Amino acid sequence: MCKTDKRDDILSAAMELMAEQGFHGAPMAMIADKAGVGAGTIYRYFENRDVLIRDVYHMIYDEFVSFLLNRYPTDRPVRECFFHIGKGIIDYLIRNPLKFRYTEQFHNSPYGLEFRKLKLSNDTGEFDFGRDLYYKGLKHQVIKEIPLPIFFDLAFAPIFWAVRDHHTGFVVIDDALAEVIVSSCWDSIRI
Amino acid sequence: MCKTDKRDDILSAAMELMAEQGFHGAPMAMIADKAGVGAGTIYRYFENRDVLIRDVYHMIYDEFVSFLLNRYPTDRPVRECFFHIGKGIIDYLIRNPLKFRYTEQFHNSPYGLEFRKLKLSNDTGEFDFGRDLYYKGLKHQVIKEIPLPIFFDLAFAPIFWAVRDHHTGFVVIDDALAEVIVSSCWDSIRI
Amino acid sequence: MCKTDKRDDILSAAMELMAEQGFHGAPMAMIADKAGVGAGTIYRYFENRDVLIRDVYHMIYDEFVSFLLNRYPTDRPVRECFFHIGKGIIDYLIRNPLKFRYTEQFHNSPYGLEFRKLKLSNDTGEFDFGRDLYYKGLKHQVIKEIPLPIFFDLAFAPIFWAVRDHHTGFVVIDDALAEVIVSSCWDSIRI
Amino acid sequence: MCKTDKRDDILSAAMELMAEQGFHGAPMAMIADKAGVGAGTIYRYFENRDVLIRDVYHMIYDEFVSFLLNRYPTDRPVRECFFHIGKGIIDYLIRNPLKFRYTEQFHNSPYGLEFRKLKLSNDTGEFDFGRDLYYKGLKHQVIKEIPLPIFFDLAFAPIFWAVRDHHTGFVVIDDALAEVIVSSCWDSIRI
DNA sequence: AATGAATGAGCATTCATTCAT
DNA sequence: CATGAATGAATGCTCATTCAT
Repeated sequence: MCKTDKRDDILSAAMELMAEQGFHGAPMAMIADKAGVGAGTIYRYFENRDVLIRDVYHMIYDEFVSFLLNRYPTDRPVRECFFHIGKGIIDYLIRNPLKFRYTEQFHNSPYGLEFRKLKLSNDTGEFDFGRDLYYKGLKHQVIKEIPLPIFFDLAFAPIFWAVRDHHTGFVVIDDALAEVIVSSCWDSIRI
Repeated sequence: MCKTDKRDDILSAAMELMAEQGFHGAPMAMIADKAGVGAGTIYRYFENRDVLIRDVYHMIYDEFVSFLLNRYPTDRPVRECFFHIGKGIIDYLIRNPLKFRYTEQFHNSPYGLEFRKLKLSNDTGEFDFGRDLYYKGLKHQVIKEIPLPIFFDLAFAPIFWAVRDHHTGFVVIDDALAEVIVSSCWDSIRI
Repeated sequence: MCKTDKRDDILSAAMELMAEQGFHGAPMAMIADKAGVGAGTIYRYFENRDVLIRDVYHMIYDEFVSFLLNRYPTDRPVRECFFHIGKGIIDYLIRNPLKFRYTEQFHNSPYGLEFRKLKLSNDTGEFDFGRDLYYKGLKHQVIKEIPLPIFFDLAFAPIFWAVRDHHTGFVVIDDALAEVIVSSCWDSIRI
Repeated sequence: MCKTDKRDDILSAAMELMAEQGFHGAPMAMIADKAGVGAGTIYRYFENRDVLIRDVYHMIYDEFVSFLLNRYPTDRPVRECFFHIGKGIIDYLIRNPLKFRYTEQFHNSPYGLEFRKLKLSNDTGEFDFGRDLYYKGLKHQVIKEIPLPIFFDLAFAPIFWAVRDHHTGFVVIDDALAEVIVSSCWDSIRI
């Protein structure tokens, strides 16, 4: 009934359609239809298509991060923190295939590049588990001395690719395999 | 001036424009212009836009694989083979930013999904360095017992992400760092 | 705070926005905003956009005519009456650029055509300084024997064009120049 | 058959529709229809709608000026030159009602303002009958000492308004009346 | 074979108007 | 009475594809 309802309907419809059909395959009219609103209504909540696309991403991103930080074992050893995050990523993305597809597309588009640059330049001071793991790991001399972005790539790239393989049907990631994957990533960054 | 010349001109023009501007930013007319041919001519060599996009990918893919297999040390230990491939990937993709951008876009699009599914079902029997490393590694008990796709993800995902970071300007990958990256990937798959 | 207040607010807002941005550049929502009322409220006072546009014109027109007839020297010679009107037009339109712009736009649009046709057919019998000057002038044989509309064109067209040039910045009309212009118009109609 | 044909068809269709319905009442699709071409075709000849509108004006303007300068009696007295122009304007605009309506709309729009400013600043050195009359008239001391724009307004504004009245049906301008009108305009500018 | 002008379906966006509150 | 969120028809423009030359 409230404003937020309709906005959320639009965000969800956009996310699902764009995840399934790609950014190109989801015209505004189709999104409006799926959201059960008039085409013009979208523009009450989002200035234009680009803003909508970015806002869908931020919705997913916020939910994702908040899921990962839930019960984050800040005070435990880095290794344990890393396993929490790694397995959390797999867990979340396997249970949310559309959100996974959406973010993959987003990252690999002009929007994604812009987002990364923004993140790099604007250090907002918010808690960032990537940096947290990196700096703690360095301090306690449990991870290799490599640049932060490379740390990130080694630690998480295989996880995302593995989830993609899961959704494509190449493998089935169960708990055991998830453990192996995260553990292997750990092997690549630990000293 | 033979048929093949024109075909190659079109492939190159399409690759460059799409890498620079994205798939959306490269209309057929612009590609034709850059290739120095008429718009209609493209359709003599490629059934439609989708076919062109896929053929550009195959062109890049074939050249890439052939580069990697050049001087591939088949008879040497798996570790050495892996380093040859890993460092080859970094070397090639850093020297060919447009081809890298093109493939990244391709992989992250409906085309990429389709391509992967095709590869899964059609086992063409051609030599495949991924499978070669995997099966040899298993046979000699130097790599972990994990499914082939996961092996692939652990071995190569960080490398592609690192190259992306290089092109984005987040890090500079020199020979030393390349060595570290490939070595870390090896750490994640070796027993 | 009575009904009329709001109606006037809407008329003023519409006049200003349309004068500044053109008819096209002033959507109903913007007018409502500027008038400090809800978008729907406009439709309580004006059946639709066309009616609003016409009513704004009538508001300006009435005020304009009433200004011109203030101290109109009915009993003095035609020449004096003409100078009163001519200089009044210049005076009023130079001090009210927005109203000038609005009427110019109005006259030069389907609305203007319709308005003129209406005026032609509906002779309302109200006092009309144009007719007054014309018939008195004819009676006293001080103006040429020409059709009324042509009299009107000769007498006033240059004045309106000159005011436009003033607002565009092509000339600056001061009192002396105003005198020259009106005097020249008189030259064109007098015997 | 040649390129120009289609371009001209589009110009004519646009001119007629916009003259009859106003700029707003002539969508690109309607223009394309009337011109007997596809909607997209318009954009091969005109970058966008604004350019089309301006180009239609220039087409009319060039033809109009060329008509007026045909048999222009350069070597004869200013008065004779003025009568040639004045009567030419009436003649041309009465025989071309759509072109008249189009130019009236154009002049009274942002396009028209832009055009006037351009003309004022860019003195292209081309022959301009307005300036010719003005400077010759001043030199021979047959016209009043007034600014050029005011000269223009006095000389031509009534003519355009009269033509408008003719097309609206307020008066019928025959040769005799045309003579009277031009003669009266002359009265307003001559010494 | 090669061309490139022509096509028209498709899309993002705007805005006059309505109507539930 | 007043509101302003919602609507959806309308429009300018793009671009993959065709086809006459």
